Amino acid sequence: MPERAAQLLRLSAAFQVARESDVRELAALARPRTLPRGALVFRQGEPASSLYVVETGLLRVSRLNASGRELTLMLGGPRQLVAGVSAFVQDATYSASCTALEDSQVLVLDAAAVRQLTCRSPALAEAVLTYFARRHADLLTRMEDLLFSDLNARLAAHLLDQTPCSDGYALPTNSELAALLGTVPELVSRKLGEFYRQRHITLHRRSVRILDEAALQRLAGR
Amino acid sequence: MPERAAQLLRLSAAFQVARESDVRELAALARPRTLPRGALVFRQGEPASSLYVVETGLLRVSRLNASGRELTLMLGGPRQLVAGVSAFVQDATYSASCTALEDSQVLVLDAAAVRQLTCRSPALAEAVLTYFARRHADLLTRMEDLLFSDLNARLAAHLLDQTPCSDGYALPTNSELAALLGTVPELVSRKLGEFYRQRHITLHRRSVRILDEAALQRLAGR
DNA sequence: CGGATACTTGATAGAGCTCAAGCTTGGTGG
DNA sequence: CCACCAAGCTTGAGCTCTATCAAGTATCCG
Repeated sequence: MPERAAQLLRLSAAFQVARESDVRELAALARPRTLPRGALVFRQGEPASSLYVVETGLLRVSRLNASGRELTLMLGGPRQLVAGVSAFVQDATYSASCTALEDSQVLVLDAAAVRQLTCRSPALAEAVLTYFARRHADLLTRMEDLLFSDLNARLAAHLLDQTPCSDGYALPTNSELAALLGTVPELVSRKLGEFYRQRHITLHRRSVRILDEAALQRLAGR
Repeated sequence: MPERAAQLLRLSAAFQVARESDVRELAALARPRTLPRGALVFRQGEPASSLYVVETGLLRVSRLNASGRELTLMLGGPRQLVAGVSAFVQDATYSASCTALEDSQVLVLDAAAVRQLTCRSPALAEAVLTYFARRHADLLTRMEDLLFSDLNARLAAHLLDQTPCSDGYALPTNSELAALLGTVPELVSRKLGEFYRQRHITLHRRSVRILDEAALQRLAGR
């Protein structure tokens, strides 16, 4: 079982280029945990004592704003590190909340121990620094997208990203989509309806198929 | 002169808790540079080969979006690290552009050398990781602010932040304010006018004084 | 079948953007 | 000292996009 943990860490987004000995030490810290769908993993404001590496399933990290709207910051699927950034500030609190969107298997690692280990190993430090820097750049892109492109563009981009080839893609609930796109469920419903009426997509029981990829690309501003 | 560089680095936001020997090594890498007001320091998309520590003056890091609007991501005053994040991704390009808002003195450090040094020294790595994590949290807060609070709130918050006591504060141009607040110059003008008419502030030749701090606090949602 | 949950849709309001015109201001050169 | 210019500021009008509220409808599950 520690071997399985090591294997996962070796492939994880944050630690992938670390030395083998570092991977083993990290694996020794890892505790597996099973999360049922809907489980609250941590809550914004709690002391950030652990970080998580997703093995299977899907976690959602989101921030709730004062007026009750939710913004999804990241979705963490297999191999993704969750709460990695918060865990690297001493005495930090989580800056967002996290719930399991599906039944998930995760590795839980103690934040302080990982921090120590990371600072001690040049290779590991480099991997984590690179990971942080990349996440930062991603966040900037996301921010710009949310601020400067309209909902048509964001939804179109999302659909294009989620639909690898022209297979159907099962939509999450409108609330979840809204949190991802930075809007409200009603608007998601309307926009999906418009796309359908304009023959850009087909919709059947929450499963989308793209009909006119070019049109979506245009809407997405690509 | 290297002593002055070391002194600055010792106090800088990113490296402040590093070991003295690390500081000396960083200082050895540092090259002073003078930037006239308005100078372009680097441009979004260029290979990120250097990072900057501000000694005196003020740098602005901003992103230009497709439709020509500008968003100021950070203002770097004395002791601030600029382009720190981009510099930590190998072969990265700058994710934003940087210009000097005032005549400035900066230290220029080679990104690759700093990266190497940082990964080698546990104390330095820890300092930088912590700095990155903090910046990440700040960025999240900023993002939420831009997404979820209205312009009144953002402008009120900005005025409160910029005016330490009830001294006057010299406004930058409306374009610069707009880039800071994520809007357009016309709206900055309108809102400032409204605040003035409602006796929240006085305005005299681009110098603001807060009259009704409580009202601004309320608008800012504090 | 009943109830909960989620989705859809209309009406309405409001914030923010754009365009365009006119106005200040500060600096420059005659 | 004044006229003039450029840059930046102000302001009105119109418009688009998004949010909100509310009512009605589908869907799922026990």
